[in-house]
Amino acid sequence: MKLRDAPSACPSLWRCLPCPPAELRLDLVLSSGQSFRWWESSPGAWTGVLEGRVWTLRQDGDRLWYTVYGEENEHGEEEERDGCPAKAARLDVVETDRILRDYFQLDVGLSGLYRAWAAADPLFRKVASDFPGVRVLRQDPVECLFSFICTSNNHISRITAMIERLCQAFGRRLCCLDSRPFHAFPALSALTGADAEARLRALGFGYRAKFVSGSARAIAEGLGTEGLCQLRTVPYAEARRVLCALPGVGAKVADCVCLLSLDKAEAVPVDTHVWHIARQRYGVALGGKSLTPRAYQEIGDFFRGLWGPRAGWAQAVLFCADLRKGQKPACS
DNA sequence: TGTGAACCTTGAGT
DNA sequence: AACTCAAGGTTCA
Repeated sequence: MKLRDAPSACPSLWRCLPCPPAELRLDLVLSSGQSFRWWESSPGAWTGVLEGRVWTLRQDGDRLWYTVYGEENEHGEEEERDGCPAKAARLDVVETDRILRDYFQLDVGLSGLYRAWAAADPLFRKVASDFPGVRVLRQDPVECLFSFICTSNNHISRITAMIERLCQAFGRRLCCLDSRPFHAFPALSALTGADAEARLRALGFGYRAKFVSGSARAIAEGLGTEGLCQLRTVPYAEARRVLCALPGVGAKVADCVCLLSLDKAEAVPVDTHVWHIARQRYGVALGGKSLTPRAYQEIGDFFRGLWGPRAGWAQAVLFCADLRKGQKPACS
């Protein structure tokens, strides 16, 4: 199959949702380390896997366009006519609209939140004007958990490559676009095998191989995939406690999973960047020189006090800005 | 409670 | 061409 860049070539294969840039900036959100599975397949077009399907997304003014690729036959063939697939899988547009609205949490009004954070925090106001439309994704808990276990003491470029290899090795193959294969994120059961750790080590996961297979086992033998998803309905503190009991999951990874997949908008992941920002720019006074559990808690509490119940969302804006400091976004 | 070291690998910086 | 060092941390003394 061929990648699709833009609606103009085959308009019938695309749909759009109303969505102004102040509510969502696709480029900022999909490349700021919340999810590691999106790729800018051509300028302005983002291709990735969501809910077991391959999508290409594109923003054009106040519209968010999307197209979904069907699964290929066993030969990977697809008939074409005038450059368009002859029989593209009929989209269930109600379902795909819903998936996208849910993933981007489009029912949450972001511009109002920006106004409130800016009113409470001059530093936020200064940064946010250059980084509008940064919102928190609502990701699948399994994908989010295992992705962020891989982030510890690691670089984003390597994390992305590791997760790609994880999906290739353990995930279901979905389709091939311009001869590039796409795979679903593996199910929990795919990571519980006796040889999982060794395979992950061979894929360059290092010491995280044990954490990934260990957490997969622990969940499979404990709360299960359903139980993990049920953490969406329990209080933040409880979800955090459950997650921290898993191997390779400390306070920071637990907060990432809480914020990015379990609906805990108040969770503020404190990584080295946020710790630095808290001390240097907000002057948060802390006793020790290292990020102790107590300091971690205090920084989170400080930002929750400053930004309110969606502090994690505001943190995502600052984190995105910090990640891109030096390069101003082209405001198209 | 708090501190320090080890942990896999990679890529950017001397 | 080596070599050091940090990278969205966690675990164990």
